Amino acid sequence: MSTTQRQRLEVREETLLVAATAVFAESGVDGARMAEIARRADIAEGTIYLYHKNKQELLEAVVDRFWRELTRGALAALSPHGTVMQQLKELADYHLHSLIDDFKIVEITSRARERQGETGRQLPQIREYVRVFDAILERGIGLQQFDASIPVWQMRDVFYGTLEHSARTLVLRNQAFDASVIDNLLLLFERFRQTTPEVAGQTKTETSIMDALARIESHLTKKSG
Amino acid sequence: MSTTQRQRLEVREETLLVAATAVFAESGVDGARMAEIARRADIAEGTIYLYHKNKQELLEAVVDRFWRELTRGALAALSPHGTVMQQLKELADYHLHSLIDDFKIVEITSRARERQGETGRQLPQIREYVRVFDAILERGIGLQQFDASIPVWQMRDVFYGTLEHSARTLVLRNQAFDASVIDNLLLLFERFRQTTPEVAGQTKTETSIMDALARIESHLTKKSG
DNA sequence: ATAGTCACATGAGTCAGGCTCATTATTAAT
DNA sequence: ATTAATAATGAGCCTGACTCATGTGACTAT
Repeated sequence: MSTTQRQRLEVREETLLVAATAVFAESGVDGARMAEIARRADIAEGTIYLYHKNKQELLEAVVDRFWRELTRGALAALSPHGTVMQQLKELADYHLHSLIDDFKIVEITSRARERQGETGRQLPQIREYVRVFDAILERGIGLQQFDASIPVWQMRDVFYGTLEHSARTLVLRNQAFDASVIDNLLLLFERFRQTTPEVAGQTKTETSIMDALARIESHLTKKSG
Repeated sequence: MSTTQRQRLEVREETLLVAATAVFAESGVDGARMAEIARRADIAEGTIYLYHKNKQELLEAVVDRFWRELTRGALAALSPHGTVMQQLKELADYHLHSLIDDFKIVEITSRARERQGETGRQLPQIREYVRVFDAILERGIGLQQFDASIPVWQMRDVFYGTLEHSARTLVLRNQAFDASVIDNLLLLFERFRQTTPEVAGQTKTETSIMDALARIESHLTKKSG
């Protein structure tokens, strides 16, 4: 049966990606040996090249697969009927956990972007993953809970940028997941929320006072310095 | 004169780093040929290995030099007597501009961290660079303008994480510097400002005003004393 | 069954490029 | 000027990604 044959190939391809993922994670991209990957996938070295043009494209396939799984996991982690802020928290939790758990592969992701000549391509599956955040936030904007004047991409960069850096910090310090990172990040996102008119008016006044005082202080500091 | 000899070596080393920087930026780490770097630095290929143990350590030296220059530039960009928020804005401006202008080298930075076996080392000069932010923020905390209960490293990760992601977004879209990124980032940092709960009937705002006035008074006292 | 066809698999061999080291050149010291 | 020490050179070595001539098993037609 031709289905059997195709299935066998798909299994082989999957086995190859699993082996490659392990070796890349253990030894890094440069340290990974094609011979070792082949050995673990129980195929000949030359066979790899029937599935992937070269080491770089094998790496890209590995990374792509990783983010595809992550998208699946993220969607599963969201409570379908939760509020926008609730879903943001769930996504942040899931993302930070994943970054820490699979730190090695996340680090390797940037290597998959590199390609002789081209500046900064982006992998399709990462685009897909990022859309999870976009969807939540766009819902928030639609519900007029979030400020529509701030571009979504800027909020997205705050979200993912902060979590990525925090994950690196935590891993380098050998620390585990830290819930306060999420709390503080969500605190920030309150800033992006719509503010009610009366509160906004009040805040404006307070801000003016503070600004005036800051200016005075600045003048005095310059003089004395 | 022995000084002459040493100086000649230092010039050679500098020339080598300049050549290596150019080639790495043009061709990427993997695309860069040691032979090409040697040719541009006008030395023999083997000579490189008198200065740097291997390609990886040459890369590290290149990246280290880059961030050392950046630290110098950042310090120069700050107005010495500016307010904390003013200095944060100046640093953010400078940082985002640098990330965009030297995107290639910034991207290569992650490659300098990689080293067979070791997970995530950090380069000394990047630590140094990051301290510029820390110093500003610690001053803010000392002046009780920033919430001391939020760890500095978390605010730092928000700051650098957001700017790094924003820079990538802008570069990938072929867009130039975008001031609104900075504005929104600073807006977020307002959230980190002193927000201690009401003390003995005072509102947060009143407390902040009293603090600011106290600082002004302090400045004036120093002047007259 | 058997032969024929074709897709898939193999691994010894090729080659690029990072790196070494025996040799040569330059500088410093006496 | 001589010698010792230090610096520079580049032909060749060696590792490891990738190729390709050859092999093998699966499916089809007769």
